[in-house]
Amino acid sequence: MQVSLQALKAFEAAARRGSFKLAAEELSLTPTAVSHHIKNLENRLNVNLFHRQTRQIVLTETGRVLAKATSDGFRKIENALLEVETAGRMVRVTTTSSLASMLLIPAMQEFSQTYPNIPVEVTTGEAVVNQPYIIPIRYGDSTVVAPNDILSHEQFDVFGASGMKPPSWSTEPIVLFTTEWKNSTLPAPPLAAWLAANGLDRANILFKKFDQELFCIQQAMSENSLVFCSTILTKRLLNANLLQHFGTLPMQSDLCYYIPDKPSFESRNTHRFLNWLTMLLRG
Amino acid sequence: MQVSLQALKAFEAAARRGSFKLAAEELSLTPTAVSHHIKNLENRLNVNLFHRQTRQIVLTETGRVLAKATSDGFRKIENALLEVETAGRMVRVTTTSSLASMLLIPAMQEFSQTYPNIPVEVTTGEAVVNQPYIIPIRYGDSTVVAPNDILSHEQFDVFGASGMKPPSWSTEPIVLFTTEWKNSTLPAPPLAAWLAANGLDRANILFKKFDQELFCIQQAMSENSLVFCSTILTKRLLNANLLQHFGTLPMQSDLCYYIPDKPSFESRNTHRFLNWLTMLLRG
DNA sequence: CTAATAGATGAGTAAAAATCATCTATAGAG
DNA sequence: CTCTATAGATGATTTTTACTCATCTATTAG
Repeated sequence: MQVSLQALKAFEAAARRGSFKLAAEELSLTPTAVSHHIKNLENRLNVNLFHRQTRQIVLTETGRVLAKATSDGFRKIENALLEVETAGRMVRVTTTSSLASMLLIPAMQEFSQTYPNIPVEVTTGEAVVNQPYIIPIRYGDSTVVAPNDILSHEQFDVFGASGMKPPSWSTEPIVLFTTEWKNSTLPAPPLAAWLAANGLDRANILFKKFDQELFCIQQAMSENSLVFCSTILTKRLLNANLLQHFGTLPMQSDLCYYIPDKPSFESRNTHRFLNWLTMLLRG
Repeated sequence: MQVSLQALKAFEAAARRGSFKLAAEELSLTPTAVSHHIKNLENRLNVNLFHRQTRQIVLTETGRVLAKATSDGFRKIENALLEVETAGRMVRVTTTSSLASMLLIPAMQEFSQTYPNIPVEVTTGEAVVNQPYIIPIRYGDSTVVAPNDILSHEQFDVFGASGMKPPSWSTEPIVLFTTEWKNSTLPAPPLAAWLAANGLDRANILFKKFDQELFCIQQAMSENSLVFCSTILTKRLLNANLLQHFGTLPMQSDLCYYIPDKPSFESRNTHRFLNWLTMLLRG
């Protein structure tokens, strides 16, 4: 079919607006351009698409048929373009409340300084999961997740509220906050391995549990006690001297942050974000 | 959206064919042009649409979304274009078997000589009625039909087989074929009015009836007798000396040929055909 | 009767799309 | 393991298309 798509676009607008002038405005063209386009179209198709009345145009039957199809067709294409364009422009990410509040949201201003033109939307909670183009950063079992999907493997260690004196692991009873996931398929934090690696006994440790690391950390800070949690979450609090580390050995875990079907996120801004995020989690 | 429709067309073809080369062939372009288009598109949308592997391209997730929408959208538009284009190129007409066989089909070669590039399809019978873009030439009541839809008002008269001697209306019994429509809403041929206008008496006329004028004419010719029918149908037979006229006065009827919603047929070839047809019926 | 408006038309210009020549990477043939 | 053929990428150039400007027409509103 040797008809120009631009001409069809002009026709579609003119049909919809009922005026070459308005169509021209909509398309940022002169009415002359629209007039030419529609004349070409009519000559190519050998059919009149509009009845020309003075200062107004009225679709012919045939014009109406074509207008319906072009309107529907272009709308379909434009909706997809809008979707893809939004996906290409914005980065939308959802993750656990712990990662979001302890690391991602606080670090976002650094990302925005590097890429001021990439809008990022961070959400937590289940509601947004599986919406298209939203990047889910999940916390999971690295032995189960596809290697390409993994952002970082997590280490665990013990941290204490700032100002508390180093714990005497053997002499007095110690309170330690640890996490017990609601989701039982998730590997447990490597507490036993960490104790063994640091030559410690669980005998005089009082364990207190929450189902989110975030709460453990917050509680330890407010009760001036200790927390066993993944090292990445404490990074900023350590830097800010709101938490301290007592020289214990960190323990590698089976837990990791990952993005399901990570290679399927194709937007360039998403790539930039994920590169930055990987550095953030690993570095 | 500042993306070129041509680029989308190229993308659509490339996505569908899975190759820039094949897309280029399909669009009568060079692969270079397709490559440029898709690069532009990807840059504008800020998203990769294809994974480039050696000598082959694979749609990304996002590419797949866009490919679906563009394919559907362009297909919709192209189907309508094809329909409109066919309607603009061909003239398709359906009418009564009498008009078709006695006048329209025999006259078609004259039309085709004048307009050798306009293909015309003439059909009769109910099957094709109301298909889109088929022009129905109907025979109906001129007092009911919209004036703009009327092609010609019909006169009726008596004609005889060639070679028969002029009838002696009063002395001997005469056989006259007349039409009695199956469709009772149609005005009857103005037989009584014609008899009155010609000062004749129906007493010694033997009326034989068919439901189509075509059969009346054929029967009169084969039985060497008379037929009372619309004048337009006999025009060609008179010219060919296969029928003769005995100087009787024609009688105007309420019957007319018309096209329902005639102004809605907008194709230029249809206009040419209808102008010609109107001359044919009236002249 | 005049001014203003929507559109039509033809000529000239600007912008886009297409090509050409040249490269790259690699799969398959020998 | 080289050599050739192939799909695509890239940059410069040309061709084609789309757009605008100036001018015109036919009406309608004032």
